[in-house]
Amino acid sequence: MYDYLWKRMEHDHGGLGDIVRAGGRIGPRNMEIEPAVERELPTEPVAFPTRTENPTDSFGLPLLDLRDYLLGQNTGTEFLDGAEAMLAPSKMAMGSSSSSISDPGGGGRFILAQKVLSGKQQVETSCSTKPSLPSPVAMLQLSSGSTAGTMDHGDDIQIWSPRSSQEIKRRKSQAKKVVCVPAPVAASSRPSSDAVPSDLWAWRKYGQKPIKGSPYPRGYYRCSSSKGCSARKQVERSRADPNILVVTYTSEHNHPWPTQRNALAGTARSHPSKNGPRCSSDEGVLKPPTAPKEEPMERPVKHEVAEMEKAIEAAAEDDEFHQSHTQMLPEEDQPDDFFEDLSELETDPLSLIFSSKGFMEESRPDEERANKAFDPFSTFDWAGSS
DNA sequence: CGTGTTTGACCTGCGC
DNA sequence: GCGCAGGTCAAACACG
Repeated sequence: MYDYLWKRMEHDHGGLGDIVRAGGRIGPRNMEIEPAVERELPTEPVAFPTRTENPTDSFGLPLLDLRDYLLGQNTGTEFLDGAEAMLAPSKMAMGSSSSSISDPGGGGRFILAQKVLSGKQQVETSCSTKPSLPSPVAMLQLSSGSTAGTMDHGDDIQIWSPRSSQEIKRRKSQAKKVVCVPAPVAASSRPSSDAVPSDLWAWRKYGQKPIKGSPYPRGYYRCSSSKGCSARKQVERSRADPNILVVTYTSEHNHPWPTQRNALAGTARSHPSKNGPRCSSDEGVLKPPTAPKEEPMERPVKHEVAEMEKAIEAAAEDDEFHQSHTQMLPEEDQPDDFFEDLSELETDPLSLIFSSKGFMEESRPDEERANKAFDPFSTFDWAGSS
């Protein structure tokens, strides 16, 4: 398994930062999509290649296939390349009225909807899952090309190609990947704090703007793993569900997996609110102005990985999970230099894969416990417990 | 010292 | 041309 993961990471390392983890509840079962979805309905559905038809088109998202590999079931990840994904018209009303997306009929499928506002290509995604769905990820990409994809979702989602070459051109200039993840649950030690889910890259916040029509500001981040990297992401809370963060990735990382030690420097802030008198505003990145200040996101470090492993092991009541994860992280195969390897990697991508446990536990009645124990965000303690 | 966040100012694209 | 909104810059400051 490790070899498999590693090969995938080596193969796709340029895009590993695009792995988006999510833990705990993604959203309500039936998500109310905001009204005023204004766009022209496509005329012709485009045949959507299955994963097997286009197995390499994962855009650096090894977890997509990995999850299938682990769970042996259809992935809950929507990954689209060069086209829009939306629920089929029969399942999602388009137009000015609000649409309610419901369980498409079982099978543990992941439900995703997006709306594309006309003109500026603003994309808003919403997502929800069935409670039994183990998938931690919802992803949508808008990028170049007319049709492509690695989605396999039968009738629930169809893809339409851009209507004109102009549209294609416009989209090429603005490749984006829109990901929605559940808002991290703040660590119990800081009940008032909030956190932005981190991925495997180091991000530096360079701006924040209030968004018209949304009570939540949008945070702007750029990759700080490597100088000159043009990768950026925007993080904002979904208007439809404040518990969901909408992360929009733009540009690609032009460097491999971050390995520099200094990538962690300055990240372990325990009390960012102590930032001098300039911090007069309590407006956090993803909170409305009245909300408490947000804690900075933080990348997992050694001891956090260890804590996560403990949490996973302690709560591995699910035999399936236990088998799969003990297979992936056998105790006897973790010598002391295991974390030395981790330090070289800065962040072990595997640890993030394990974090999906939170979703695998999601269907359990003791949801809160599952969230606390396995929620990657709380487990990692993104807000910085160190 | 090198990293991070915060935040006001500035830039840019778009609609009117 | 003007105004608006979104995106970016950069100075100030905090943290380890």
